[in-house]
Amino acid sequence: MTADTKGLILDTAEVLFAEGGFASTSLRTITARAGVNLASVNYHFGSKEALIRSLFERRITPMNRKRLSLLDGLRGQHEGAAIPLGALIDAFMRPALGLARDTQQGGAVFLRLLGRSYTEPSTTLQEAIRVMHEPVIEQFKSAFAEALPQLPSEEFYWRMHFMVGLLAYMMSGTDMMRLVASCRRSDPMDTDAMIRRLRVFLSAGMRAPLPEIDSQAGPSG
Amino acid sequence: MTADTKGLILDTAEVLFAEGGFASTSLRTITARAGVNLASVNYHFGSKEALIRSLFERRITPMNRKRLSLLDGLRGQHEGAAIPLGALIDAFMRPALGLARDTQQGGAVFLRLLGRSYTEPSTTLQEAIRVMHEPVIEQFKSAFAEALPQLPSEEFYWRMHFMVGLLAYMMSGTDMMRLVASCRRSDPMDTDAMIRRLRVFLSAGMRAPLPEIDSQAGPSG
DNA sequence: GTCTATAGTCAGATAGAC
DNA sequence: GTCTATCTGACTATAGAC
Repeated sequence: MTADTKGLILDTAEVLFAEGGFASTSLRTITARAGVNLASVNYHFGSKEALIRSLFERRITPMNRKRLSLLDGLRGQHEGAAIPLGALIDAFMRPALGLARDTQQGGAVFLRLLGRSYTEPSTTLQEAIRVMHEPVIEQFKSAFAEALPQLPSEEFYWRMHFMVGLLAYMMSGTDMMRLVASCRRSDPMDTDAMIRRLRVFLSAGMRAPLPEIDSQAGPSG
Repeated sequence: MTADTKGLILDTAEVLFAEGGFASTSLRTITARAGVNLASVNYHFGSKEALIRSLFERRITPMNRKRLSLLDGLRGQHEGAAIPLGALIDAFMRPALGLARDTQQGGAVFLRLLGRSYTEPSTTLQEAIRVMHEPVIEQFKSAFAEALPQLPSEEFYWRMHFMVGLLAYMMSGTDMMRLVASCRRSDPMDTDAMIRRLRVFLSAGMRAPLPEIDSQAGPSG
């Protein structure tokens, strides 16, 4: 899958798009770096935009398959009963953030691309990606709702939004760590530790007491 | 500040960049929409990149001034003692997310731009913005550290990162709400409610019990 | 399937008149 | 400060030989 032209283009494009963004990375740069002919992109994919869509599909499909299989596993473990919140968060995040480990096959690079796609201006791409995620989101949404039965639905949706948002941000992997810390990340990428920290953080947030409507200080000062 | 050419360019560029991103929005489009001459961008700003930097400086400077003045106010209120976490989060988020309300003067548009800047590929721009934020981050970092004295420093940095990340995502204002919910946002933009919800969520996350090192399920399952 | 060559478009930047 | 006109270069996409 890496030897043929099509795969070479995909792999190279993934790296270059992650570094420079979609608009500023030209097909010329991609094909030159891949060592293939300029025209081959249009032959194999039809257009630049179609190439980008293929890129996302190639990674998102197996990732979401893994998510659903983890969820099924959890459902089996807890037959009928609600799945614990932490386990759900784990099943949702791990197939995505686990790509960070996959330095070999380009998954780590793709992770940044995926994270960035959430804030990308292109409407058509966003819509395409939304469709790829839709069934997974539906499944997890109801599992999360069962895990948090006491949460009013409006509150629930906001918190789901917060969770997905933070995940997206962590995926984009900006080195904003530097902004907040003088420390550079100690381990090159200790994914397990990060997932554990995220799960703890998010579990607490999702379960936070309801905000009081009238108070400015709330229950959290 | 809106009548002169320079201001007109800034206002127009802000809107167009927020809609289409930096790379895909041309100076031609901007100047045409603004009703000014193409050459005036280079006359007033020197280059496209310099225009973008000016854009960010114009908004970030007063925003960060507000943050610091809120922090000073809190310090005065709690002379010597640690400032409560919720109040700190509020002082940090409000000047940023409050821009969402400023539909009149373009602040709402800028908010999306600022959120997106955290995941933007351009290294030079990211570095410039990082420098603009640096003093504010330093001040808040130590205030947060005082509010969370029991947190080990590595844990502390990660959670600060999570907080900033979620804020950045919410600023970018992607309509991912749709992804997670069938509901469109009920209020056009109830900033106060959102800030309250974010504060509750983040307060709980920042104060979550420490993750256990050996356990997969952690204290949060 | 792969290549060369090129069409057709648009970009950022600048020179120089007013 | 503002304008027109233009330079120079880059881009996506395609036609057509091999």
